[in-house]
Amino acid sequence: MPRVLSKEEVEDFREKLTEAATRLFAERGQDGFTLRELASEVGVSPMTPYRYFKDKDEILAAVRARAFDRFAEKLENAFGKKGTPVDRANAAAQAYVEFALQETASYRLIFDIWQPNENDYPDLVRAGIRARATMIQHIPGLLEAGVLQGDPVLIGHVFWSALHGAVMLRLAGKLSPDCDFQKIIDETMRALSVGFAAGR
Amino acid sequence: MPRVLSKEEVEDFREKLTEAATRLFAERGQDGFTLRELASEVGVSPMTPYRYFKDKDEILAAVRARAFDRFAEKLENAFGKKGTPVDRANAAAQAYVEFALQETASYRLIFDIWQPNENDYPDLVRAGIRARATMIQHIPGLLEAGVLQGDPVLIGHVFWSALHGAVMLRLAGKLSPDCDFQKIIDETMRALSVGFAAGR
DNA sequence: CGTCATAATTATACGTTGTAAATTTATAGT
DNA sequence: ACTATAAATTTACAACGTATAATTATGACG
Repeated sequence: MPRVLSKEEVEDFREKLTEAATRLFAERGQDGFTLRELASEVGVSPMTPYRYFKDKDEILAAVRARAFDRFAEKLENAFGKKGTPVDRANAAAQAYVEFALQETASYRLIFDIWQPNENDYPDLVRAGIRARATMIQHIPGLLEAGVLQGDPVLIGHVFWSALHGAVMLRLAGKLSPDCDFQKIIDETMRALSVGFAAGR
Repeated sequence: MPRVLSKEEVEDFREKLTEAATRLFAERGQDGFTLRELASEVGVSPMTPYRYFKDKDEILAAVRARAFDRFAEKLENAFGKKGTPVDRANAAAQAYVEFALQETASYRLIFDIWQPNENDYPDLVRAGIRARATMIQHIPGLLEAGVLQGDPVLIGHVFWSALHGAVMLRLAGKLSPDCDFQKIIDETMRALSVGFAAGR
């Protein structure tokens, strides 16, 4: 009987391909990223990836899931540092912005790509839920510390979307040249903190 | 001598093509939008548009400029209504969200597409500057009315990016299912207003 | 008017893409 | 060693953007 790929071999190849795809996608951008170049990059013929992935979309989903996870890790690390709840929340916010600016391609993969059938990719769904939880997790500490008050899920989403909006406009080059990006971030965080402050 | 297209005829055709492209882009999405279908839609051969536009990118730029302008118009209309500065600012914010949700394709064209050489298209640059000014214009009224205090350009960008972030996450389907979108918008506006309130 | 130079348009063709189908290669069980 | 068949590659195709070649149509002039 012929050689049969073990579960492990399949997983290894998927891993290798996803890694190369992540790099290629960052280099070439959404449009310039082709299966043919990806295949040659890992040293196989253009059709070989089809043994391991259904199509290009599924490869993209794997790349996205991986990006989600790296993002969540970075935020969890920042949040895991010692300090007051406020310090830790600030560290998480800073890590968020850093990731977006330094790993722009991955950030876009995470939040700015609309795959028609996202729910068909379980890994992607899982990674997405994890990343969202990560972004909300630092709020309860602020409530318990008596810094903020309100619904933590709602507050988390407000902070998150404000951060996301500033980052996206920055990445799209839409901000006015005479308006400093970091100042927008700082003032957004300050104003929202005042708006949700406890005891008013 | 042969027939020569008048300035007006050229402009008419460009207009017609841009209009059809806007519709097609909304129907088919970024990837599904093809020059060949666009050409057949307006009843010419696939190469005819090249007489009027350099390439696909230039057509896309025209579509974007048009979307910018419609967006700015909608906001200016809302802001032009009678009422207190606060009323007018709220009307503008509401119009913003409405446009994003109802004309999603255009909204994405405006704020979520990264053309490598945007500055090569003067119409696009002009429309972009106009739209940005439109989004900032309602802030000075709030300062003069003694509602807010601070740098109007900075405040404008903070409100704008917060709104943009919530809208983008909503459009990308990234918000938690148990967090109402309108509530996020309302709380964002409320909290930011408190954070920038005059007299504190 | 008929002819002709030439702008406008269309037809053809090429290189590239994702991927379906056909073909080849390599290996485990007899 | 032989063979059934999984894996991999080769070939092939339709669709894309668009360069180039061919065609069509028109307005000035003899």
